[in-house]
Amino acid sequence: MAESPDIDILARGELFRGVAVEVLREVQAVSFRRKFAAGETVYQQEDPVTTFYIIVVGRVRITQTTLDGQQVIIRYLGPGDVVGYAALTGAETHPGAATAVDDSHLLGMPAVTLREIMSRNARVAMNAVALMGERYRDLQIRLRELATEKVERRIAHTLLRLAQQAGRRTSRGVEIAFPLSRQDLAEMTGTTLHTVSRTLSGWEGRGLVNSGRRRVVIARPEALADAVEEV
Amino acid sequence: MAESPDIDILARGELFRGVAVEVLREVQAVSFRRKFAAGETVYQQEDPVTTFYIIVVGRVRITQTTLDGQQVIIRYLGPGDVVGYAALTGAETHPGAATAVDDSHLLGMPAVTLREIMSRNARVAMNAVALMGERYRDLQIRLRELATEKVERRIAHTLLRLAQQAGRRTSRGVEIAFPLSRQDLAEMTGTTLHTVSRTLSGWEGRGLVNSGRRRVVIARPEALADAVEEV
DNA sequence: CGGCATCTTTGCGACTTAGCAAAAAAAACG
DNA sequence: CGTTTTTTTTGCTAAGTCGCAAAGATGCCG
Repeated sequence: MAESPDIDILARGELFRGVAVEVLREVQAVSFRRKFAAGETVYQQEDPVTTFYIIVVGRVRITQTTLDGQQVIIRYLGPGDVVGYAALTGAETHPGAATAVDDSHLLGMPAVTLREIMSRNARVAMNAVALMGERYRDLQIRLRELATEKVERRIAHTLLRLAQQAGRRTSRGVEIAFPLSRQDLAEMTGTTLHTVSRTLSGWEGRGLVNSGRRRVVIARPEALADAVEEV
Repeated sequence: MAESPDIDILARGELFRGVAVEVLREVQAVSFRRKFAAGETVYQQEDPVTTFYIIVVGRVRITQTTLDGQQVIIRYLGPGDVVGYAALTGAETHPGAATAVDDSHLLGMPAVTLREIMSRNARVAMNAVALMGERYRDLQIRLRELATEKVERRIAHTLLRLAQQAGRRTSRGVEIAFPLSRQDLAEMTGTTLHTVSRTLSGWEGRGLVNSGRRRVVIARPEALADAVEEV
């Protein structure tokens, strides 16, 4: 199974799951590793799509910025995740920006090569469709939350979701495993950092969370879920 | 080119664009037509995915409902559009519900057959990826709007978008070509029918729109765009 | 053609949340 | 180790929307 670390990573990611080893070797042959320091940009919004990445280690944030500078965080990506889905769909430019939020290693390859491999290997293309479907579904849910829920509830759901996808169990509870400021949470939930701060302070007082500078620990996830459930 | 009306429709849709005629014939052989009256349900949220549809004529609304009954309109689909993308991705159940908003004709086929055709024809799979990418991008934009813009602006942008995708030029301006109530607009923009009503009334007074019962005509689209642009 | 169901409008009060401002806390830097 | 920068907290005020209620249109159906 383990031919090389990179092939292993590819085989475990959602895009190359179940794909023949020869294809993986081909992919590996055209791919390269690249490091990004925390805060470094992988690509900017509207950049032409040249390269496609898979995260080996680290964490990447996808954002979208409006003309007047307001930012929205579309999602966070972690190990095994695809960065730059536009390379899959054949779009000309990146609809959002990608930034490393931790020191990260990405596996990159030319977008055209990937497309070419997809067109020759239906399984890869099918995986790509499934991948896009999952992301679409996630966005649908977030859209619904944003449209129907009040701020407190949105923040709670966002935290619980982050805990699920990037949570680290500690003695104090589940810690979100990457730096996450009040501003970041605000940009994920469509509110302001002030409101996020007030909300977290409230929960802190009730012993539900345990947060600090760019760090959030959910002390009792179930209790937090309950707290926002009861009308 | 025009072998049969159905093949023509398939060839023009985004999913089967550029696909060999033999494949289209194959698709057509397993597909069937089905009528839906205005208001009729195509599938419910959480229904198992059995059938995949393409709209021939008419209009379909995709919604998502929360446990407590609140609804969000994810999007409207028109002729040529794919209904039930879950059949493409291989999901077990439909993440949203689909309802005809006008009397509609859909072309249906078994989901498994479609998947099988996709796995044999990379071009179809590639088209599916592109299609999902476009929808994902649309949702990103709506998410950003919902997170950063005030209600009036969201309503305006939503109307302008609907006008683009389902607008009919008339002497009075661009008319949204399907029944659209205040409640519907509210469910698309994350607000209440009251606020939508007030907003439209305001625009009505300024001669920007011309709306009635389940009907909206944008008298001067550019003026409406400008009106919400100026801070 | 009248009655009924549905959709829309509008007023008013309440409440959530934004926005501004300033201080406090925490980390980074030289 | 003191200074600077970044992030967080909190108070206060104002504004935007919601939510409720009731009346007014509109179109459908028998």
